[in-house]
Amino acid sequence: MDLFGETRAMVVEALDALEREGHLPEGLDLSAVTVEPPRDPAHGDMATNAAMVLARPARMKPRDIAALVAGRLGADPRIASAEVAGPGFLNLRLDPAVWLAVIPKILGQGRDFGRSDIGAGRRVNVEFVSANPTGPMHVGHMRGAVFGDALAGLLAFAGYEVTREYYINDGGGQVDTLARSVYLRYLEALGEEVAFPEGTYPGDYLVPVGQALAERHGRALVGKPESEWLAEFRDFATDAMMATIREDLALLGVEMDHYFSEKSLYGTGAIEKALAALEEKGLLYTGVLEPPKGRVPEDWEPREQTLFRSTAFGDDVDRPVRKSDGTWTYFAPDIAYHWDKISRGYDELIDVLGADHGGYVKRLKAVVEALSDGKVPLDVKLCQLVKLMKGGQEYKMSKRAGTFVTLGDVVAEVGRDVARFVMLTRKNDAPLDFDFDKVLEQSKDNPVFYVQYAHARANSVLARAREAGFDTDDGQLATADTGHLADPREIDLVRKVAEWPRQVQLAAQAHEPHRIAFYLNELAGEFHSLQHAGKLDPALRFVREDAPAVTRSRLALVRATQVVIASGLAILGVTPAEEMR
RNA sequence: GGCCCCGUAGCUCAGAGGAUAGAGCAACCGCCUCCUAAGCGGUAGGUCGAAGGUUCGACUCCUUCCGGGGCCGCCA
Repeated sequence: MDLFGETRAMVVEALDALEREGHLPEGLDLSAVTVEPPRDPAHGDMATNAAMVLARPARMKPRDIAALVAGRLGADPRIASAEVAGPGFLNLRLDPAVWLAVIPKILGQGRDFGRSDIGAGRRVNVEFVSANPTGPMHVGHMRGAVFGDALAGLLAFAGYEVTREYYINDGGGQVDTLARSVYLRYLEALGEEVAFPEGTYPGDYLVPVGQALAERHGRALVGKPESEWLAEFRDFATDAMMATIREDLALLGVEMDHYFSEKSLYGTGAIEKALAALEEKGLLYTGVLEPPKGRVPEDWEPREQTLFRSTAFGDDVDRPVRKSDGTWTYFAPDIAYHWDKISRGYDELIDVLGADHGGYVKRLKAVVEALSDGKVPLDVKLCQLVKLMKGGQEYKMSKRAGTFVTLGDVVAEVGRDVARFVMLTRKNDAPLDFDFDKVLEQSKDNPVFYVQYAHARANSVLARAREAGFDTDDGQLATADTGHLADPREIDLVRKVAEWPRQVQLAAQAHEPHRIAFYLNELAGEFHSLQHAGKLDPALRFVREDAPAVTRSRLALVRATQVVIASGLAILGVTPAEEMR
């Protein structure tokens, strides 16, 4: 448990005691009691809202309750002071030794410091990327890939058992289109004149695929009907595309635990079984939908289809699962896929999708709620668009025209670590500007650099200390007397590193890995600030050969900071910089 | 027309119902004989889009409206 959790436990203990002794009515609901850092540090280390939350149910004045709790907590040696403030806040100051104890703890636990058990081993499936296997990945996919991977890493660190999963959309019409596009490349490889009609994929990346098929078949398939080549070309091309996608993911350092093929749902009874489960719950029916509101498609006419009663779960209209010609809609395999995930025993599901899938969220949630009887929560995280900028200009992309910036291009240009970190400097539901010039800039304006610099600078300090004859081994530093850390700026940094476990919890609970990136930026700021204080006042320098005991305690703090930065970067999938060049 | 996301300092954005709303950039003023100035400190900058509501308390939750973006199909 982290310090905030421990302190909350102390508050709850005090409240329980007050109940037992009759100062407070019994049976109060304490779930709303929080212990948090106050916004204004002048108010103390931590503040609890206990008195205000309990005032009404206890029918007492908030400040009176606060005073009672203060009286109890004040007696605890871990609490330096407990003051009633404002409308009924209870401001707490911890004994400095309590804060300082976090340093040897970090040095002892290393990167495991901050690991949480809030996940309690619950199994969570994070599905992300799931780019159509019709071409290489572009920057839009990259955001989803990084976000999903970082979220998975975060949840694993918070005690969940995480599966990273990719859903291969290899069952629908778009892979037929892919096959036809590849057929054109096949003809082209044999010297035929070809044109790419509307609706085919003209990208160059299919050229080698066509060539490979030309080598395999020669002219045998020229002029032959689709029935003779479509299935083979489709499989060959999707395999080729998936191979490039896996390479792209590897470039980013993303490793999937499981690839799930949409195609595997067809002809195996999987879709039928999932729909039967819905049928059993009375959630399927045959009916006719209202025409869409607003702009009605030209060719719209009422037709009878099989519909899922998603309106029973808050969706706006019921959704078709089977077309009027009897074939499945895209939604049908999606139902089966989520049914499969539920059947595999996951306690929670997360889908990471592009913002253009916003209209799909309600029906997905509806179907998971229906199939799991409300037992498996599904969180859908939508990643907004990435706007690429270079030289003050925006890169325009068009998949249709085959003009897009691939993930590979971006990683080649800025590197994996920069690409990943930058993708996490915005929350997922806010649009992101990716400016090639800015992300490579070595300045405070660039959070990637700023955080990496702090890590590298810590390295530099430790190296210098070794030159001066200090032992910087973690085990040695853990024995340092942290009581020498007394300057307010040093204590600020101690407090910041001590916040790490709490940040992990908050980020994991919110499914928001960007919070880690922001925290690291703040932590780096505290560190740079303290480092600079040593420039103005030599007495504050980390390494002071005239004061070995002080130096050892400071080195312990420096190393603890470095460990937390490395730990945070590891969650985000970013390699800490050992030195800046 | 309906649904989703967004609206916070000049700009880019943080802000799990808490106290006097924060950071970076830009502006202005300072700080290198000194562990990386690739940095640090300070000043200035705000009716948190608007109006209601919920409550001890609202940037945060609810309703309506305004503005920006996205989505809408028997597509995937």
